[in-house]
Amino acid sequence: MRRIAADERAWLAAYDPRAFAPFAVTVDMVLLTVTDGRFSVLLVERDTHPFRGFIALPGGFVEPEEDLDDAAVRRLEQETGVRRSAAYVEQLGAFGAPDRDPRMRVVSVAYLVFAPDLPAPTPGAGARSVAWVPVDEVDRDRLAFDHAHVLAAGVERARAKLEYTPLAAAFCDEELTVADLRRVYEAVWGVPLDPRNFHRKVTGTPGFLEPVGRAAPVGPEGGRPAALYRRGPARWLHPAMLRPSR
Amino acid sequence: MRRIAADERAWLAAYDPRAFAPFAVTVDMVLLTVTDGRFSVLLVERDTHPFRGFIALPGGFVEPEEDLDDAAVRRLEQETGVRRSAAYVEQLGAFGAPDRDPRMRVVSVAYLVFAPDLPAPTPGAGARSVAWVPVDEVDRDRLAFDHAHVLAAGVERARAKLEYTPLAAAFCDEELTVADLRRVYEAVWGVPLDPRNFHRKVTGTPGFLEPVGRAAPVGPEGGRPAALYRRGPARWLHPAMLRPSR
DNA sequence: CCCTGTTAGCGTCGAGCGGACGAGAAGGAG
DNA sequence: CTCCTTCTCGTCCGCTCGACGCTAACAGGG
Repeated sequence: MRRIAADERAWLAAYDPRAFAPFAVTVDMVLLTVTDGRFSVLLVERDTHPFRGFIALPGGFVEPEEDLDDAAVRRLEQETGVRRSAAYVEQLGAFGAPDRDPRMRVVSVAYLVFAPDLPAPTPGAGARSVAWVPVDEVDRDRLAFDHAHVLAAGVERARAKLEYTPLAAAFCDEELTVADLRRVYEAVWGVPLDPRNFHRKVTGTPGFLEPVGRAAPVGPEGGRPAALYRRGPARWLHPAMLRPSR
Repeated sequence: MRRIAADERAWLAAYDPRAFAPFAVTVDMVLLTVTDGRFSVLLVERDTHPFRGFIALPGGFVEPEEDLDDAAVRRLEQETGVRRSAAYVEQLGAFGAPDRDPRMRVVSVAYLVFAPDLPAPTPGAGARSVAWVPVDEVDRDRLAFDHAHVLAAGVERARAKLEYTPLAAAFCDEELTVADLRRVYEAVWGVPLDPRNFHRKVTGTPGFLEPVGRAAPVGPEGGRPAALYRRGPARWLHPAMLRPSR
């Protein structure tokens, strides 16, 4: 930390914090997963005002001495039981239209979370119910605040991230097969992919997947057992995965 | 706007806004340009506490009834004279570590701006001087607040944006040549590019550039006059420009 | 045991893109 | 005109990707 000179210390002691306009700051989570082959988002039904009866992204107020990222991870663990180590978390952006909350001026910092397939958690305080909802079935008119806008930004960012990062694996368990990964891409992008070309591409991209050396149990439909992999060290894909048909 | 039911209206009337922790909200601008072949950022030298004598990104407080984007554009026009229509503006993200400002709890929403080559503006209120500084010559230890962190995020985002969007043209004048655009890529990425392959790539990507039909005046070093183009309608590049050597 | 149905994984072919680079076009200076 | 510059087009080659054939490795049924 920098050293603060005596004249600045005196200036700070005399500073009146009432000079600034007070804002409330919240975090909202766009928590995404792939469950049952559907690209889905976690939504809660609000049981308190404002927007009682509407559906919303999970979130809440930031504590006075809490870092933004810490507030997001705390909400994530409290409301959904997802541990930080089991998911990928990044900031999506700040949303602060003056009329976004009828109570007062609020700036919401939205976070994007990729989680593996999990059971829907139990509702927390202020929520009537919690559920995974496929993103293309969300009723935008029933979303509280500006959450339709936040959700759209999160979904778009997620689709783009799969192209140039290995984050699709964040939607899978620690040990995964190439087919698991392919089903993530198909669900998020909404397009079918050729299993043979996908296999060649993924196994040929350095740092994407690392073989475990064992095979996955055979699925309910039979077929040859698939090799198991875990996430590799790469943070960016070179070359990128390409969305078809454009 | 949604209709607010009577019970919610009553609840709102009884709501005490002192229940939330007050934050100050600021905007900070990572204003980038390419001047004299150098990838540079606009920095001010602070003349007021806190961090008096340090260098900082231009920015300031958000007004109580002001949208975040509007606050950023207002600061841009006030402090630098850059008009919104002449530049590209996007939100970079929120930065809100509890100790980032010694006065009080502040969340800063950073904005990334790409501007064409402009003369350095005159210093505004609270600034001793304003200057374009090449990004690889910035003295990180002299940067105020967490601006070293914000600047690094902006520079990294800008380098990535040039790959998959046509935003390099936002660093050029309205009418530009292929060589102008190439010099932007070379300055931002810090690598030399083959002029012939670059020309083929850029003119072959639909929607990137549209020919004006005229030629630019010959530069100081002579050579064949270059055709003039203006920005095309594309928002994404397909296929993307690729950074070499990786 | 063999046959069938399933998924996993490898190989092959051709179109297209990108890096390396040659060569002409179009200007200015001497 | 010669020589320099930069701009622009064209060629060659290797690599990648889409399309798709084929084999490998399981389960289950007769």
